[in-house]
Amino acid sequence: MAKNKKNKIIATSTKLFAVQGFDNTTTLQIAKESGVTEPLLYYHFKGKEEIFTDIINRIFTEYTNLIAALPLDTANEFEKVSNLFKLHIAIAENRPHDGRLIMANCPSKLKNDRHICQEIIYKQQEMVTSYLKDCLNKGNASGEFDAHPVDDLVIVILCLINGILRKKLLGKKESSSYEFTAIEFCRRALVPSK
Amino acid sequence: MAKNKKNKIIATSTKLFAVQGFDNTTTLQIAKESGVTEPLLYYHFKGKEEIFTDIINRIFTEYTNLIAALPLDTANEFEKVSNLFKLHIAIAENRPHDGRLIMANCPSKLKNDRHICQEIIYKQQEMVTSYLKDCLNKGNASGEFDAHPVDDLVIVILCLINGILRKKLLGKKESSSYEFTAIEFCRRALVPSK
Amino acid sequence: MAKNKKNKIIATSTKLFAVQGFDNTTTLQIAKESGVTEPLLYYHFKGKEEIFTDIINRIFTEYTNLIAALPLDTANEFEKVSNLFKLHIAIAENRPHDGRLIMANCPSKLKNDRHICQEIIYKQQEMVTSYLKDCLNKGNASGEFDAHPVDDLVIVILCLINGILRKKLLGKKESSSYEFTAIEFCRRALVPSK
Amino acid sequence: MAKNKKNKIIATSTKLFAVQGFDNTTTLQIAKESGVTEPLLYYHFKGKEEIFTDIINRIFTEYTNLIAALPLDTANEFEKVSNLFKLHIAIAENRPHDGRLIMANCPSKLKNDRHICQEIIYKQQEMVTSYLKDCLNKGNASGEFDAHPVDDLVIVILCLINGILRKKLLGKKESSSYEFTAIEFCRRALVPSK
DNA sequence: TATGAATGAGAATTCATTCAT
DNA sequence: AATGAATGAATTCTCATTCAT
Repeated sequence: MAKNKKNKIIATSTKLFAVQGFDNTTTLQIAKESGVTEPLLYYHFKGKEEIFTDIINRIFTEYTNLIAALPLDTANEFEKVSNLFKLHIAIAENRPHDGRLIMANCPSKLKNDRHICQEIIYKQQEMVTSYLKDCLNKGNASGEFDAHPVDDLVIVILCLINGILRKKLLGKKESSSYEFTAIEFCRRALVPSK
Repeated sequence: MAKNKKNKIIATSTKLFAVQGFDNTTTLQIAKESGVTEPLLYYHFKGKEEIFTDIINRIFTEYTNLIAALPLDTANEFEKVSNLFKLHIAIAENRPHDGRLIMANCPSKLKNDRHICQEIIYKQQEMVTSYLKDCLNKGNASGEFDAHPVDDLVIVILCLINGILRKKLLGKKESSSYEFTAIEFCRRALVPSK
Repeated sequence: MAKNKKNKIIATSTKLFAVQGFDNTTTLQIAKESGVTEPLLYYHFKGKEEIFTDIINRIFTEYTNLIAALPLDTANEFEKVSNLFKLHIAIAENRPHDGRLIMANCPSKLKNDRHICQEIIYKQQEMVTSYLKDCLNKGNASGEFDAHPVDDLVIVILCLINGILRKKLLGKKESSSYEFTAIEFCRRALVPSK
Repeated sequence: MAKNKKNKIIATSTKLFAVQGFDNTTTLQIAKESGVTEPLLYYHFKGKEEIFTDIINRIFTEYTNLIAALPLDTANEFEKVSNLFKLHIAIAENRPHDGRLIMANCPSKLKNDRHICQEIIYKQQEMVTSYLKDCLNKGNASGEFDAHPVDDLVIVILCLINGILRKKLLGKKESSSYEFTAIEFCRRALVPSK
């Protein structure tokens, strides 16, 4: 019973923060949609901000785990790039609220003071960046890629993934084969044609 | 004198909305930073929302003009694609606040009721999409591109531009040669190597 | 074990009420500093108010006992006055929290309805007043004092004791020989010089 | 009209803080009894605490002025002591709310951080102490008093004034000739009989 | 005895907006 | 064109207290 309600609060808040943003979501709304009273929010969390921080922490932990679980023994390096795209596409489809919160920047209210939120986002970016960099370097070395300059290309590819993710999350639902076109787009840019 | 104050209000609001978001900006803050009193805001505008709508209108009018002014008589079609990238890079550098507001989605408060804000964003997307589609089609026809499927690729390229723009606007200022790497990335994906 | 916890609650509450006041002390604070949970407070007491009333009762019972235990067979009447001073000085030194609660008036919340708190304070004042009045009367009769008008002087002396007690309890700790100067001050005012 | 409402707020708050204490007075109560709405409190003051601080400031300024205005060219030194008593008696009778706030200590909530409230009380005590010390010293020098030790006696007299003031303010209204008995009490303790 | 979970009532404060001038 | 004063409606959060176990 107990865990139930706390989990309900987290689920509701995740949805509301994702859809409406932090500033535009009220504690009363969270409480009502969770089927509890406001003070219970304050029994389980220190305040609205802590609810948010908790959620962000959970999401990024899960996200980090997903990245870490990507297979390293692929047939070729591009498959790793492709997997990174697919991972984000899957997030958009299976956990759109989490996805929106990954996309969104920290609410500006929380931006100061090296807020945990900022730190987490930074670390996660480091992680993905290093994953991709390693992969491009290996591909270059083996002749699979002709990817120069590596550092810039990493940024470009991440920007593309980011753009696709946003499109899926915020745009209207479309037929959506473009995600796979994006992967091909990428392949053609990286892999030299014979 | 009068116009002066109204313009100051608009400039201040643009900055604040861009930096803090709509929800997190108060009318008092706008008034104080504009050097006027709150009731004056209501003399010039119907309310906070109208200030926002006015700004969005102005920004998208300017944006539309910029798109419309792109040269149509380029040496080849890819130059048009390249120009579209450069246009957005220039916005990020010269008018970052406007850029942020172009990027940001409507504050969720304003999302209902077919708010003007939504309409404007929709129209602008149509415009850029059609510009790019036309360009890809022509490139395909002339053999300059090998771009298929066109509709999806248009989306992909716009996602990339979008991603780059966000990076420039929201990320830390970096050495930033990646923007041009993005253009090359795109060229390699579109133009078949001989 | 049980008594232990109840006593801990009482001790903690006494300290907190004395230092912070009734209104500014929360039941959660009492519980935490007592090392128990809030519902236990309600197991042992009917509510916050009853904790307070219990404490006041205990303090005034002890106080009353102290007054009643003052020796009646002194060498002279002034010694009794002096003893009354010393008693209060001792309370301030040995049981400052109790002292503060004796000094403080009932929290205004509890002032209505002929709250027990008011009654107790009233009775205790009667007691001290009558002790002192008796003593002055006897001193006057024997020629030891030249104390007129007795009723007013009783009030004056009690005001002085009260003032001294407050000073000791609320002021910064000072060298504090003034308490004995106060007794001498009183002697000179009461006992005619030959 | 404007000043009117602000003054009403101040007057109401003074009364409520004096009668009920800071903690036990709500902003809603202040607003209602002032005939205004709560937000107006926040238009005129930064918050509940600032209302309190403002009042304390005003009261102590007035109090300080009264002390400073005491005549220095009296027939003898005891008249100065007597005047100090009378001044406080007058405050208790004419401005009981102010008197209560002078008596009361800072609400414990405001006790930290060298709150202005603490500073003010400290300064005012310095002032009265030095007034009285000077007066006792002069009286000793001229042979009018036989007051030793001066520093302690100053404290004792202030404690007596304090005690009398509290009695008048907090006790039930009594016939009250005891205030003048207090002055005589003091004279007999200070002035040696021939 | 003892507690984790829960709540009704209310507290201080903020905000977009309006009114009278 | 401009403002000082004022407010209705919310918002975040706290508190004493109770319930189920």
